[in-house]
Amino acid sequence: MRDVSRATGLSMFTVSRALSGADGVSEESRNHVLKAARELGYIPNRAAQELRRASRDTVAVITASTSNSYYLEMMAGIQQALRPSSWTVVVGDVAVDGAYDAALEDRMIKRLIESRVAGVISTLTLKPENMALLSAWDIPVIFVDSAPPETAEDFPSVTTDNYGASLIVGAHLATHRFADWLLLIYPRKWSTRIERERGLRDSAMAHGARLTVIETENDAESAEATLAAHLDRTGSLPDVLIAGNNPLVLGAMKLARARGIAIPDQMALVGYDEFAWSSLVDPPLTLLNERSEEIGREAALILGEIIDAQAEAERGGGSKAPIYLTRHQRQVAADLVIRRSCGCAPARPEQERMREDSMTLSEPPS
Amino acid sequence: MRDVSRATGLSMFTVSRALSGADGVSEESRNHVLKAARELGYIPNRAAQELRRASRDTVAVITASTSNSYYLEMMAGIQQALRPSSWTVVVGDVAVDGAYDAALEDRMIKRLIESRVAGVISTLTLKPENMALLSAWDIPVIFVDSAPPETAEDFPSVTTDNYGASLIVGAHLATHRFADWLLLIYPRKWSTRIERERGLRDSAMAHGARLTVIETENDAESAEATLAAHLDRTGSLPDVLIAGNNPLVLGAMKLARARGIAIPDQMALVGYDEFAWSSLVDPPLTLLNERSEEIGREAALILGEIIDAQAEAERGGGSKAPIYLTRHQRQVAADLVIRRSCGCAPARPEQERMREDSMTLSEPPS
DNA sequence: TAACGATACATAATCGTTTAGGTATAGCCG
DNA sequence: CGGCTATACCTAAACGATTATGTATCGTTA
Repeated sequence: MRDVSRATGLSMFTVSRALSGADGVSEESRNHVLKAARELGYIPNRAAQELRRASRDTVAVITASTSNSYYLEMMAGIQQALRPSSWTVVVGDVAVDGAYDAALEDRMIKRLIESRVAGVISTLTLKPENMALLSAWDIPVIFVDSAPPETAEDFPSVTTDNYGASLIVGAHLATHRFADWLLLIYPRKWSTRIERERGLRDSAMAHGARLTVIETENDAESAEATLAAHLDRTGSLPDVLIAGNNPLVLGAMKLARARGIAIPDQMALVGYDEFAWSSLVDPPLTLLNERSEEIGREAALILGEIIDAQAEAERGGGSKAPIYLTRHQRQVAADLVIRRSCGCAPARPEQERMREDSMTLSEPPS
Repeated sequence: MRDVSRATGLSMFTVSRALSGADGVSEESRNHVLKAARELGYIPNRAAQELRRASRDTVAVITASTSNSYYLEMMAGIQQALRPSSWTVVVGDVAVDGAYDAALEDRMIKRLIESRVAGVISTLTLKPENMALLSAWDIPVIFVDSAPPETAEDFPSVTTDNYGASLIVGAHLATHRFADWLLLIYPRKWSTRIERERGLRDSAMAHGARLTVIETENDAESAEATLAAHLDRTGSLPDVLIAGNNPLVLGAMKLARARGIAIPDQMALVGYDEFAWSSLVDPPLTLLNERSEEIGREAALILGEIIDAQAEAERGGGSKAPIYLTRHQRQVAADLVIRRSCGCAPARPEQERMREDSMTLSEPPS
């Protein structure tokens, strides 16, 4: 910037004002400055800007499952909501080789505080000590598709109503008169596990079915291996396998293919998380569809609101701590997309029709 | 930091040294400082650090196709190579709603220069003016799975040998005695297009087949629509459809499903880019597999090398411009994974076997 | 025409670190 | 004991922007 200042013969003050578009600068000088800046190829140094201004204009997304396709949709929703307001989004992946890594979470949180991010969107329940750190630095956090940790239950979150969703899944299984359900599910670290499992459990109870739950690491290879071991142990197939998310469905399908298990004839399959290829797989998959993009968008909007309120309060001399309201906790509707893998025959040959027939679980709270 | 300094009664100098692990500080003071820092919850301000040090420790990945699954693998490769050396990786997506956006590319490049990133890994050919900008700021760039722009042909790159790969695809098509080939491909903006098309063209010529090329935007919806329009126009099916990448295969499959076109009986299908579900789709897909993870890893290593050499040269008082060597341009082998969609029957029932049978196109240069 | 306010610009402090250059102390050697 | 070196530490100047405060000029108005 000094170069621009020298080139124009104007002070740094004037240059800064001219470039940032603030007033207190004549049109003439501004044009002069802009021209010189362009010719010199001047681009401001962000580190210096950030250091001086208190203004933080970066929000971070923490995730451990970039391989899970719902993540891409969610990011799209977040970007969509944030792009217009010139926020910068950074993604922090706390998985190494596909598996969540606690040490990496710690590193990532430190890193984000170092960067003095304006806010955090987390796709997984963070460790209590990291929540404490973020709170100490007055950095607002919102959870998407995951619950706040127990030590911070009033934190904002946007989730699917996973309990209700599982009830719907269960109700559909009941129409098929399946008696023996097997739930293949990821660890509690991903908090949707709790509600998904509880809903199925209650549902199985209500419909007089038997539910078995087996836990696997959150990736396709582990899922395949875990399921294989389980089937070997029991020596029989359940009526229906419910796979807790996308990678787990993949693992289950691979095993079925490898062992020649016919789906849905020998064992039905229901999964969670819609994805691009789901209708082209053999057989087309019946899935509970989380509206990931909507969840991402909602979360980004709420976070923006909280950050703005925080900035407002601080300007007014108040506390810097973010303020969380009950309306910052939302649940988003989910649809059951019925295809072939549950044993249903398609009503009509085309795929598109079927989505219209899908059931809407609940309306988002107004 | 001032707080830590006050708390310990030591100067900022000593605190800084103690925290960064540099020497010139006694063990006693260091422990004292570390303890105080921990108690006060001190976390350094990155903006200030970056401002003061010249050291840039962030590399950026520019992409326009996060929905393309090869991207995830590539990122995994990059992370793998960079994680140990404490680099920070940021991802810049220059697509809005799935489609490349030129204005966004400009914004992104500005943004990266503002942040004074140490280097750039780009998955697409950048605009010449943006290349000029990056060069002016002495920021090294490496292209992955895409060519440097014509104005900067000596820039480093790691790509698949797409020409040779297409020859292999063509040779396989010839074994099926297909005479009428249709290539569905994305715009030239993604530079792999050129070589993939050229290879198929030469191959068709050599085998006496007829190649038709139709261009579509780089997403599944456009692909489906473009292909539909083409088929309506010609009123007949080609012997084989070659879809230029993953989203295009998806679009093609959807259209085939919607119109009841039997694959491979009525029309064979060959795609590019392996992905998790490819063997479970109906029919299992014959694909040219780019080794995306390897490409990402190679690129990250080369970029690291260039940045280190650059830092070295600068310390030695030399020029700050990055130095590109011929060995910084590499090509990585690709495999043709043969499944059912091309018309082949599987040699054995299992899937895993088949990958072992896949053909290796070429060895990476030593 | 003196007083006042608005405008356009300048000076210099500031953000939170790192680091060049300096000083005080102690140990060692001849 | 004087001189030399090494160690541990300090002071203060950067880094590159923003911005609080100050000042000169000019037009307006009582």
